[in-house]
Amino acid sequence: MPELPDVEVYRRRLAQGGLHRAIAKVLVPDRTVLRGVNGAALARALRGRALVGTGRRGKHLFAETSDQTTLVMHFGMTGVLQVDGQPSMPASYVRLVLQLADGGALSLLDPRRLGFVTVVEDVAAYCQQHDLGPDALDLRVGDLRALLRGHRGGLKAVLMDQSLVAGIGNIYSDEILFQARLDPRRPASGLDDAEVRRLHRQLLRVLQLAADRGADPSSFPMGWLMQHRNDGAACPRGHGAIRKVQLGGRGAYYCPDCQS
DNA sequence: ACCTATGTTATCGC
DNA sequence: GGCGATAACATAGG
Repeated sequence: MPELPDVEVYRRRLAQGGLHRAIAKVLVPDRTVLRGVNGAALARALRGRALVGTGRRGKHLFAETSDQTTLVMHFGMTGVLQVDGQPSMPASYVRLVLQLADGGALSLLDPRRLGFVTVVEDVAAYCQQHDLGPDALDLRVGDLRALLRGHRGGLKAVLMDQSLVAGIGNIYSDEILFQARLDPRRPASGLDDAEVRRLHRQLLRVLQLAADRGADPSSFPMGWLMQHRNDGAACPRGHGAIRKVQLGGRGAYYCPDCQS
């Protein structure tokens, strides 16, 4: 479920329970998880060290090692970071395991294998090379106003463009636009100032609240679109029916009555 | 068999 | 170059 709130949950999980524990062994059952690093280099960077700090930019999770290098993780569409415990998925979905000297483990599980890991020396350079925009939770209203002004594309496409704002994907872009009562196809540059402020407030509120509730949709407030993403479902505001349209190859859900 | 699915990247056409 | 649409990657489930 990895959009910004999910990855933030993983970051907190790692920060709370995964740091300052020596890495005894690095297992890579499936090499396709490696991106721009081979298994030997990954093991060399991690074995005998510990993770000592965490960071996140959009959907990328960073774990700094005790040797100044940084483990980069991306979770694709189905990746999960697990700290200790029994694997929550079949063993065939395990893509990376850091076995810890104390007997625990950090694992990346990912059925669809669209996630990846790598190791970098310079996180800022990595973000620049991969054209990652500012993290969505760091966006100030002026930043949002400026980036909207420069783009005639639809609001949903702009929110999901990781080079403009990092962290928002298909599900949360729908939720943010639903909460802000804005049509996903509205040209970004066409918003008036009140609409920009509304979008900014809801963008932060949705992502922050989702992360604080463990990115678990069943814990989200009633009135959120999240559990009503079905064509024809009743709008949680009671105004009409949710419609599904195709935007950029993805299903976009919105309420034509509430969102304009 | 067909369609859909939380992500990213490349390519085509306007 | 911007922008939308499409396919590809890989896998599971309806």
